[in-house]
Amino acid sequence: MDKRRITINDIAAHAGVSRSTVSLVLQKHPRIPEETAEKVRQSIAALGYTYNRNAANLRRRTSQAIGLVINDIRNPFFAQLTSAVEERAAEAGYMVYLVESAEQPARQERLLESFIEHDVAGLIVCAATGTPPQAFDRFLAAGIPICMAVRPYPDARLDFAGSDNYGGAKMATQHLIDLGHRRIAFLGGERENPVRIDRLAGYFSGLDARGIAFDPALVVESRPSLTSGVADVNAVMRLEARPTAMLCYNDFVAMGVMHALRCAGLTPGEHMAVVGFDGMPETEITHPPLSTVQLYGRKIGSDAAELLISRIGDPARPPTRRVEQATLIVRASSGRPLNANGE
Amino acid sequence: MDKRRITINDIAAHAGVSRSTVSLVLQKHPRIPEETAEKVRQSIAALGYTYNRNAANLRRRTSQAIGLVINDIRNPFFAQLTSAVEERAAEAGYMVYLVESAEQPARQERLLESFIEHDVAGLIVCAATGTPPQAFDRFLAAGIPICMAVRPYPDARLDFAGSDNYGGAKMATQHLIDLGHRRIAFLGGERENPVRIDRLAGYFSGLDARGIAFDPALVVESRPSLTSGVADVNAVMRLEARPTAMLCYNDFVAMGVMHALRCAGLTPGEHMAVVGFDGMPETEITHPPLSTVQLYGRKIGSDAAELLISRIGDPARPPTRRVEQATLIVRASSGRPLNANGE
DNA sequence: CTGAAAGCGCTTACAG
DNA sequence: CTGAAAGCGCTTACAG
Repeated sequence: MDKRRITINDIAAHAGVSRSTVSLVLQKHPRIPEETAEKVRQSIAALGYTYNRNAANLRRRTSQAIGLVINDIRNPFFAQLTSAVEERAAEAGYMVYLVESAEQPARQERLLESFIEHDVAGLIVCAATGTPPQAFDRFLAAGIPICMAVRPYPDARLDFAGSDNYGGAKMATQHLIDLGHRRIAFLGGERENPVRIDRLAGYFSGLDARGIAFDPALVVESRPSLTSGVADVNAVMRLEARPTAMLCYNDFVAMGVMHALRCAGLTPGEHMAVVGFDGMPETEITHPPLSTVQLYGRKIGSDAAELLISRIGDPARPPTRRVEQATLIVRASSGRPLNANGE
Repeated sequence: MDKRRITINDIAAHAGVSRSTVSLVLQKHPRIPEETAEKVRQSIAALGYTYNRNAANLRRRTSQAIGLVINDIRNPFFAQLTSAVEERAAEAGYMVYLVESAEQPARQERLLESFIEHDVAGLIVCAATGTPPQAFDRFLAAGIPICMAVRPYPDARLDFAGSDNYGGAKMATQHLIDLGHRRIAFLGGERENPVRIDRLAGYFSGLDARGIAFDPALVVESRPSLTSGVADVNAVMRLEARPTAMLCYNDFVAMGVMHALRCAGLTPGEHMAVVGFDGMPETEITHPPLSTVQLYGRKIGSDAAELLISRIGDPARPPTRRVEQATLIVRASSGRPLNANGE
């Protein structure tokens, strides 16, 4: 088991050339005559040699690994982003270290430290809610490029790739208003989450543009999980003046909300309009199908990977922000209010 | 940007000690007096030094990285597994390289090669369907430990962590039979997928144990996606003798199946019993809630990580198989057949 | 075109 | 207890 690894020295000896020559063959250097190269390649095959990229990286002072920090890989949106990052990175010859912050800044801090130790070429980070300012100063000081993704982060020196959460929420809100709704709740998400802050701002703006007063009782916070929808619905159905529509922080919350409505004997899309956020594939086949603000996780992932790779190649490039439009997908869950036309 | 990295040489110079001493302090070697150690630690803080683990690994001929190969991170089951692997690995001081095979053996092959180049300490692999025998011989020859996960793979030299797919499918089948069903379809999944083969075997065995003849017309293959359920349902509803129950390859298929049934005017759990597989969280809040065979992705992930880490420590340990029991969760989607009691 | 030599940032016997 | 030296597997000027 503990056999010595085959190195270029072994190849050199076997092929009867020097170490340098082997190295140049590996790099497909044009100066090496085909005959020599072929001899070397045969030795490589014969001995079962594999290149040690870490050793090369150490010598070259480069790295072929990038780090990706997300909160929760089980969220399909982040899963899509991860998948796209991995794909683009592989195309460019990078491997990706995946790491979950679980929304804990202290844990994220440790993970960042270990990325430096492992000498990553760059980082894509969806910052945990509560990440302190200057959290990335060490990387900037060390010249390690960072691209922030998904979660807006107030540091103008950093590249960013994300979605137009504000515009998406505003669109969804106006859609509900145009349907005749006047009391529209905003359910779910945690208060300090910058993504929620943007969506909430879009919601406010959507109400405002149509001259509808904002009622704080209609905004409920919670952890954005499938099961939190129940509590969110209850909070808002207890009100004197109930809402007739619910804009949800994300699709998880919306699916939980639809379930809770049914448990209360209400049919989503009929007794209550429901709109989600993210565009998870499942929304297409819920009962009824869920209206949602479609985001593009894969696109954001590949945006982020591109920005990072381009910055690794050109550290002096000015910071870039890439914000993908959102699309409102209207399905059966968002119908007209009952009292508007007796539907 | 291109500043020289701070190294132990810088620390040594700053603290007025030798490189060796710094290295020993970093390793918390007991021989170093507290006074010296403190001086070194202060220099580390003052200069903003970060350990270069790659350099240390090269010298020590070890590695603190493990590779994880999965098919599709967007499948919640694999997302859970990944999350658990990452967590256990971090506890043991390893970083994880995540990579997707997209169910393509050739792509998987390239990824494996690049894991060797990046000098991983070990590998956890959910083998792509169609992975050839001996695909991992190079790793064994190089002494790089591998733990197979989820997908059974016929190589007795390798550790394995997975689920009891056979037992789970048998249990689900018998549950449907006990409810009074006699014509039970098995929908979805691709033919060569070893997980499907096990589940199908459990289905056969469940039928057989109750003396029910197997009808090949009731077994339909497809890519296991949300949308494939529609075609699966159609294939089987065209039959002269329709099924009264559907055991699905996984929850994605089952959710698609429920949607397709509704589109055809049938209510899942009433006109047709439906059972899924995997136990995705969403199954709890579908309408109706979906009966499913609960698997434990996190547990399998941590099993795999444990097996791998233990083998890295003891390469001679005999191969171990860890097979987690499955649990049948009965919900409203699996009711009695209509003709049995007019429900 | 090819080889000898220095060096990436670390560790680890080995002297002193 | 501390330092000088060799070496992990590679790359890259620099001679020849």
